[in-house]
Amino acid sequence: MPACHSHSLTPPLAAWFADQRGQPQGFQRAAWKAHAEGRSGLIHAPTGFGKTLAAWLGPLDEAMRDLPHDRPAPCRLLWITPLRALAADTLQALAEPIQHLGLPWEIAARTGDTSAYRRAKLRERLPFALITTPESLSLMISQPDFRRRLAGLTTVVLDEWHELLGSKRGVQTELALARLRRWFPELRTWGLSATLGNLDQAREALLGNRHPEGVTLTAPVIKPLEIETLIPQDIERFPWAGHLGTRMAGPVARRILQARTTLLFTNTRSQTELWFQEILAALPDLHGQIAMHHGSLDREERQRVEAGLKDGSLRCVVCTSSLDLGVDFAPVDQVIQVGSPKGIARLAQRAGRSGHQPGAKSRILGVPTHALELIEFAAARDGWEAREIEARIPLHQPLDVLVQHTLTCLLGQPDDPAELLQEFRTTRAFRDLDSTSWQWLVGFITSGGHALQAYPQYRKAHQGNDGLLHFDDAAAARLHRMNIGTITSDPAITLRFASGKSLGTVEESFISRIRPGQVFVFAGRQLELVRFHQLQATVRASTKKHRGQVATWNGGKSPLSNELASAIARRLHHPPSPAPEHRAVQPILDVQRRWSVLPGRDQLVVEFTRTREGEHLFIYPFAGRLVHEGLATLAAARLSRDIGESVDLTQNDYGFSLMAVRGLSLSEALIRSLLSPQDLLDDLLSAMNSAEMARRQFREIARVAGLLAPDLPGKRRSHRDLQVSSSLLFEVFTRYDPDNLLLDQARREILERQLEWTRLKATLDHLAQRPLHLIETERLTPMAFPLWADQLSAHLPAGDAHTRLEAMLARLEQEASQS
DNA sequence: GACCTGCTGCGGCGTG
Repeated sequence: MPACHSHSLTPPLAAWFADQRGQPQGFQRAAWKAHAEGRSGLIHAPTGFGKTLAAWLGPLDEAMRDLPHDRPAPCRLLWITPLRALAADTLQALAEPIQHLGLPWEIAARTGDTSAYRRAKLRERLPFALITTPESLSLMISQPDFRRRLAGLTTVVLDEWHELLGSKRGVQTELALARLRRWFPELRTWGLSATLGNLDQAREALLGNRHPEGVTLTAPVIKPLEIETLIPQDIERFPWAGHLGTRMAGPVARRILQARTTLLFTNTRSQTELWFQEILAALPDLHGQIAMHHGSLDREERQRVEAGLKDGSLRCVVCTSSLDLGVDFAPVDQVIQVGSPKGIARLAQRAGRSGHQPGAKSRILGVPTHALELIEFAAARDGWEAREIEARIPLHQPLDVLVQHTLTCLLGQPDDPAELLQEFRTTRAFRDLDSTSWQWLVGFITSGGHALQAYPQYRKAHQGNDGLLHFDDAAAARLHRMNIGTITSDPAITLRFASGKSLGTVEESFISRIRPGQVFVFAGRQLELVRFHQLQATVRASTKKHRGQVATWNGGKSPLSNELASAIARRLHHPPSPAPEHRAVQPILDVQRRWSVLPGRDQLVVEFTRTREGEHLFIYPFAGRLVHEGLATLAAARLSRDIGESVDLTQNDYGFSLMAVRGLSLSEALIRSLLSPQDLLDDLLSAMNSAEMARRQFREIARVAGLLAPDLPGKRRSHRDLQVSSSLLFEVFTRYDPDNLLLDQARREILERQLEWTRLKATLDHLAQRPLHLIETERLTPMAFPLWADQLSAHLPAGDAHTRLEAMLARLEQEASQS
C-alpha cells in the first residue's frame, strides 16, 4: 500500500476500529491522513461502505491527541445532514467510539425537533460534535454569539452531499460553509456522496474557491447491483399504455411472501395508496404487517412505519421516494420498483436500500406497468454497467437565496458590504457575482428597491455611520428567522377525525371534488368526508362496501433522465447484450417494426396515422417528458399558425404527438419547419404563456427572499388579507421596478426548470442533424398507442375514454397476434 | 391557478 500507511490512528481508536470493522479500507486511511494534513475533500462510496467513519475518525483522532480526555471538549465538529430523521442515527454512530473509549465528550443534535430546553442549553455551550440540518445551521448563524461558541471548530462534514447539490438548499449550504471558512480559515470540509455523474462539480460546490486544494477519495469497491425484472406471463395481452400496473399485483405478492421484509417503491403517492390496497387484498394474512409511507401522511404515522421497518415487525412497506433516504433499514432484504425507474442513479439508490452490509449485493426487482417499460429496466442495467450515472448540476446565482442569507448573516453580526461580497464570491454559486448585482442587492435590502421604498417593512437592513450593514429590528428579525429555508410548498388541507387526530394532507383541488358523504381512499383507509370548511376537512372511517376514489396529488413530474433515455434508445437498436426483458418484449417490438419502424437515436421517426378523431403525427425524440412538452407546444403553435386549425398535443417520456381534425401531412419540409431551432426562444415563450409561468415561479422566489409574510405557525390562512400576495409584488415590480433582478431570476428559473431549456435546445439542434424517417401507418403502433390514449383521456369524460380504450386495446391485441 | 397520474426535503410557535 502506498502513502496511506503513514497515518495511523491513536492506539485506542485503532483498537476499537479493528474490533468493530477489522482492517480499515484504503479510502478511510486516506481520509484520516488527508484530514491530519489539513486538507478537505469529497468522499465517495456506496451506502454501507464506511463513509461515516472515514469522515468521523479523522477529527476524533486529532482531538484525542490534543484535547484532555477527562473533561468535556469544546465544539470541534459540525455534521450537516439533509434529513432530520438521519440526525438520530448519526448521533448513535458518532457516539459509539466515544462511549467505548469512555470519553466525556458530548455529541448532540440540533434540528427543528430539538426541544426549547435543549436549544437553550446549546445556546450556552456547544457540544464536541453537533449534528444539524442546513436550515438549523442558518438559524444558528443568525444568532449573535454563534461564532464565539464555535471557537475551536476544526471540521465540518456534509452528509449526503449529492442530495443537497442541485437545489437551493445546496446553495444555502454553500453560503453557510463560506461563512464558517471565513471565520475559521483552517476549517476542513468533508463531503460524503453517493454515486454521481459529476463528482468534480460536487467538490467545487463543497469547497468553493478552496476546490483546487481538495481531494476526492473513492472507495475502490463497486457495489454489485442486480436488476431483475418481473416478466408478465402473457406479453401479448400486456398493456401497451398505462402506469399503475396493478395486474402484476399477484406475482408481486408472491415475491413478498418469499422475502422477510420488502420495500415496494412506486412513482406517485396515489399509486402507493392503490398498491397498498392491492397487496393487502392479495395477502390478507399479512394484515397489520403491511404499511405505506409517503410525503402526505401524518408524520407520526410515518415515524411509526419507519420504526416498524427498523425492528422488523413489518413485512412490506409500499412507499414513494420518501424512503429513498433516511433511517438505516438493515432488515430490508428485498426492494421492488413498480413502474418506470426514471433514472439510473435513482434505481441504484433504491436498490441500495437492501444489502446494506459491505460485500452484500444490492438487488432490485423491476415491475413493468406497460410493455415498453420492460426495455427501461434492461436499459437501466446497461446504463449502470456502462457507469452512465446522472449528474446533479449545482445552481448558479439564485439571488433569492443570497438575499435571505445576507440578512441571516447581518442578524448574527453587522458587516462590511465589501467583505460580505468577497465572502460570497468564495462559493461556487456566486463566484462570478458582479458588483452591480451586489449593489442592487444591498440597495434592495436597505431600501426595498425602486418600487417598495415607501414601505418600511421591506427595509430590513440599514447602513450605519460605521459603514457596516446592520439588521437590528427585533420584530423583523423574528419574522426573518421564521422564514429561513428554501423549501416552499403550497398550503395543504389537513384531514382529521372528529377526535382531532390528523391523518395527513391532501390538496384542495382533490378534496373539493369530494362531496360530504362521499367515500375516498387515503392513508390506506376508506374515509367518508363529513365536512370541508375553512381549509379543514373532517372525515370518518367508512364501512361502505364500494371503494371510493383514491386520493391524487399534483406533484412534481420527474422526467426520464437523459442517460436512461439514451440507454433505452440504444437498446432498441443496438442492444449491448441480450436481456430477458428484451426477449420478452420482442413480440411487441416486432409489431412496431412491421407496422412502422423502431425509433432510436440515429434517426428521427415520425409516424402519420388517421383515426376517427382526426390526423395524428407521432414523433419520438427520446428526450424526456419535459422537453417533449416544450417541443410539442412549440410545434403545435407553429402548426396551427400554418394550417389555421387548432392542434391538440400530448407527450410522454419517449415522444409527443400532434393531432388536428385535418391539415396534417407527412412532408419533410413541414416537420423540419415545426422543429426548426430558428426563433426558438421567442416562439417558445409566446407559445407557453411564459408570463403566467413566471408569475407563478416568482412566488417561490418572493418567499425565499423574505418578501412575503411567513405563514405564522398555528394561524390559518384567514390572515391572508394581511399578506401581500406574490402576484401583487410581481405586478408592482414589473411596472415600477422592471430591472429588479428577482424578476430576471424568475424568468431564468422558468427556462431551466419548467422548459429544461438547455436540454431542449440541445435536442432540437441534434434533431436538425438527424435524418427523418417518415412513415404513414394504417394503425396506431405500440409506440403511438400510449400517446393516443393520453390524448383521448384528456378530451373525453373519464368513463367514456376508459371504455373506448378497452375496446381499442382488445382490437389491437387481436390484430397484433394475428398479423 | 391549473392539473386531471405525477416526488422529496426544513423551519418558525403555540395549541388542539
